[in-house]
Amino acid sequence: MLKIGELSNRTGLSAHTLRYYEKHGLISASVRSDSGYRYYTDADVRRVGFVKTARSIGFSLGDISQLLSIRVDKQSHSCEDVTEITQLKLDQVNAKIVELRAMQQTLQILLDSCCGGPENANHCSIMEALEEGEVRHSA
Amino acid sequence: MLKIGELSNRTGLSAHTLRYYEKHGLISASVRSDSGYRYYTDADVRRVGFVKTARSIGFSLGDISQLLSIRVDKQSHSCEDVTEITQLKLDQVNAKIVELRAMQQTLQILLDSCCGGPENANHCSIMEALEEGEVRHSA
DNA sequence: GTTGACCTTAGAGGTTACTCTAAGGTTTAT
DNA sequence: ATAAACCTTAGAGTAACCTCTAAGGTCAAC
Repeated sequence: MLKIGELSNRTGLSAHTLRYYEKHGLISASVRSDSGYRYYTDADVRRVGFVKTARSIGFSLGDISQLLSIRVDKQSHSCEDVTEITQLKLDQVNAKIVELRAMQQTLQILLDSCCGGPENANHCSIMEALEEGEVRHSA
Repeated sequence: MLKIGELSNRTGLSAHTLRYYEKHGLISASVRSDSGYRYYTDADVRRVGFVKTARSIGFSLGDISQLLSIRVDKQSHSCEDVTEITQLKLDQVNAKIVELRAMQQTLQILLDSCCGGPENANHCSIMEALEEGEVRHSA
């Protein structure tokens, strides 16, 4: 059994973060000493690993809550439940990428239009574009 | 001269947001009535337009603060100053896209690996992948 | 038996960009 | 003169995810 600091070293998550996750119902220590110290079992460590992996993929803490409730009772859940969460996240990621690509294109157009030199900005084409609202969002 | 509600109608920004921008030094009404009402001049309206355009491209309020200080004194700033801000933003956007594409790929791999059917999740390959930490981040 | 590392809690702070509320004053039209 | 619509402020709340602090208790080693 590991104390929070040991678990922190092993997982790379700070003790603060581990307590934060506990407060938000993601993970908790199965055992508490009389003095209140958290002691984590192997199962706890695996659960933290699960959270960490899911987090690294980009799942939010809310998503992970859902995944964890599936995890503790796989019998009662289907693959469909799992893919639904995953698909939703993928859709969000795709939507964000589309949005960012629009920004990327606009910024690139602006950069291409400007000399970028030491001339004063009186006739800077970027400033003019912002002024005129003449900005293309080719998403 | 426009009252805040009129400016709000004209720009689509809420009166709340306009006051918020004022509090953060982006825009303000050139005139205040004795009773404290904000009155916006044409120049104010143009400034709001500038902010709105910059915002729509994806510049943060902090970025826009910088752009605005260039705007009020173009003589003292160069095109280089403007492109620097723009390039930095583009770099951030690109970095974010790389990150999101890694998520996208991982999520797609997970989805491809799972049947997504009504079977119970005992042997769900997504759950197993999260469990094992076997997640590839091919950014 | 004390130093020092480690642990506890509640709660505040930070980021970004709003969004809303409460409590009250002002303007405009009828 | 009074109702409706509009304005004011400070400050709290939201979302997401931590990060840190203060004030104090505990544990292991020497």
